[in-house]
Amino acid sequence: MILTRLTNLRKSKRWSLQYTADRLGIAKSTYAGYESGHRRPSLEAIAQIADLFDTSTDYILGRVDHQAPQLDDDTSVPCMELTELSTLNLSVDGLSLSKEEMQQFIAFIRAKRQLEGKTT
Amino acid sequence: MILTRLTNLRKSKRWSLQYTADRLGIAKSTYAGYESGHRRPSLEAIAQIADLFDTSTDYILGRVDHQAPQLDDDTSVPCMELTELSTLNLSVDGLSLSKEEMQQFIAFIRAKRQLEGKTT
DNA sequence: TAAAATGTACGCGTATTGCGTAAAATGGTC
DNA sequence: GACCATTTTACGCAATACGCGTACATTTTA
Repeated sequence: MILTRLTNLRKSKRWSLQYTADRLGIAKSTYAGYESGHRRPSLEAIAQIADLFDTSTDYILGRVDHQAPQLDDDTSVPCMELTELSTLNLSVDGLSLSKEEMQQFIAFIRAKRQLEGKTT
Repeated sequence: MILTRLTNLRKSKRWSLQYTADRLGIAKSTYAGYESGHRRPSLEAIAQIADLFDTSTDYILGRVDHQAPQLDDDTSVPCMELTELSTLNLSVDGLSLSKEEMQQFIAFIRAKRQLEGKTT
């Protein structure tokens, strides 16, 4: 478990040990023990902590390096609406697509569908 | 912790309790205790188990539903190579793109880039 | 059927947790 | 600088439960 991450998660929300412990339903000294490394949370505790801080147990444990939790969809089969995506990084032949290319593509698809609708 | 997932992960590899425990460096009865629910692994243990089974601690704990681990990139900003994706579900105006449309788009981008390369 | 292996359950010694309590440190106000 | 409230850190103890060995049940292989 990476102690600094635990502390940073809490401090990024400007929460005190007391408040955090209250939210978790444990004693202040208990949660303080987690951050200091004197105590280690149980599996349930670390899951609750991950929930509270909107991150993953893997991040707290140091198994991944980004704070965002897994989203439980769109991982195996990505599913997204291109027109609603503000930032994304799609690439063709290793070269990422620019916003202009994305808009051109969207226009391309719309035009193509309109043609098909008329001819069919 | 979801016990069935632990058992399924092991059985999907056709490993025995003994072999799995050996790989983890713990006693057979200890690992068996995890699967039966009589014992709960430590944080280090569950991280090692996640490594061994190529999954995430969040999956074992039941915090996410897919087995694949996080990849440490492509989470906040989706990043994928269109030509390498066999199955994906991109949509425009709510209508998902067919494979033909994807291929047309890839061809479209390639042609456009070739033109730009010549004119520029 | 016998033998080997796999899976399940129990008891015990010990490590470690979680809590209360209290001391140290930080931060804001005059 | 002095004062006080809040926050953070550290200690000691009772109780939990972890990990292991061991033994028993079950399944598989020859």
